Amino acid sequence: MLALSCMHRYAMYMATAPSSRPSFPSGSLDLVLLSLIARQATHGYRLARLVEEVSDGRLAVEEGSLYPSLQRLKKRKLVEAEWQKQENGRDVRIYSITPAGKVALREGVQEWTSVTGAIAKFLNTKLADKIEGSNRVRFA
Amino acid sequence: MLALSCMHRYAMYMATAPSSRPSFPSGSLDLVLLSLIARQATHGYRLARLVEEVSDGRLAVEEGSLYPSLQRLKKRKLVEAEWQKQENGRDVRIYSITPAGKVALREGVQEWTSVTGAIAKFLNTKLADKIEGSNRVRFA
DNA sequence: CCAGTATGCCTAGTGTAACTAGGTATGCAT
DNA sequence: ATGCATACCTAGTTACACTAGGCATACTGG
Repeated sequence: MLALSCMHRYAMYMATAPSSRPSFPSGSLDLVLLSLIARQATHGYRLARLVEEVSDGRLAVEEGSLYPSLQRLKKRKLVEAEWQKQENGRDVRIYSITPAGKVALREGVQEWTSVTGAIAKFLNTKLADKIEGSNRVRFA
Repeated sequence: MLALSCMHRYAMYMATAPSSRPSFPSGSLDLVLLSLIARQATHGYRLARLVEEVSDGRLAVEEGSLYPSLQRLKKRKLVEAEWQKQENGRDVRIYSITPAGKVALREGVQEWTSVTGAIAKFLNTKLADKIEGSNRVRFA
């Protein structure tokens, strides 16, 4: 097992007591993994470790999410997979980014940034007052 | 209909040609709606309009997402719903936030900010070099 | 007056993605 | 040799944003 039991969905955090670490908003995992692979070709298990390290333990990928995600990236030709023998003799599957993957990464990051930026605008209470004030007349 | 046909999933944007506006990352819609309701009690259709206005058209909620989301919030006692007659004579369902909703909103925003912040760390290419450099030895 | 459009609420069904909960196998340390 | 970390995988579950409708009322133009 990779991580502790890991309740997901922000809605759940909103509804019940949170337990352990949150997970990825749907759709972001592929992008995060692709960005890690873009930095350095590596294997699945190591990617899971990197996610935890880089996020300072704030994020965790379950293996049941990890490998399907890598398969999606491979199917979409954004990464290539190749079996390689490690120094210790173990066979691992190394994923490396393709040219198409680099393009997709750039576009995906831009898209993600735009959307989360827009969402942040809603969640920013500073802006809330401003909007409420200026729009009050227009409310039904 | 609320909006144009609206392909979703960032993965789709990564895989195929994007068409029209993206939608909410799974799990964020409840939070956004709750934040809007917290500003001002209002009705569903108006919330959909606000989402488009506040996001400058970058986001759109389909009605098939909107009303189920409001039902979830209501079921979780984060909002209350009440039928009211408008000036024009139409009956609309006004949603207002509950005390529990305010708490959940605060927690949810914090959680969302933390997670998207962590994800941004991965997608930030500036940091990429730093991490790759310092971890190079540790790579298998 | 009547048609069309905007407003307003709703549900059933679909697809996808992150999960749970397993299984399998190897290398290494005790 | 026994356990633990490493390493990969899949089947099934669940949640949610969507498509694609339905239904009803107010307003506006011809």
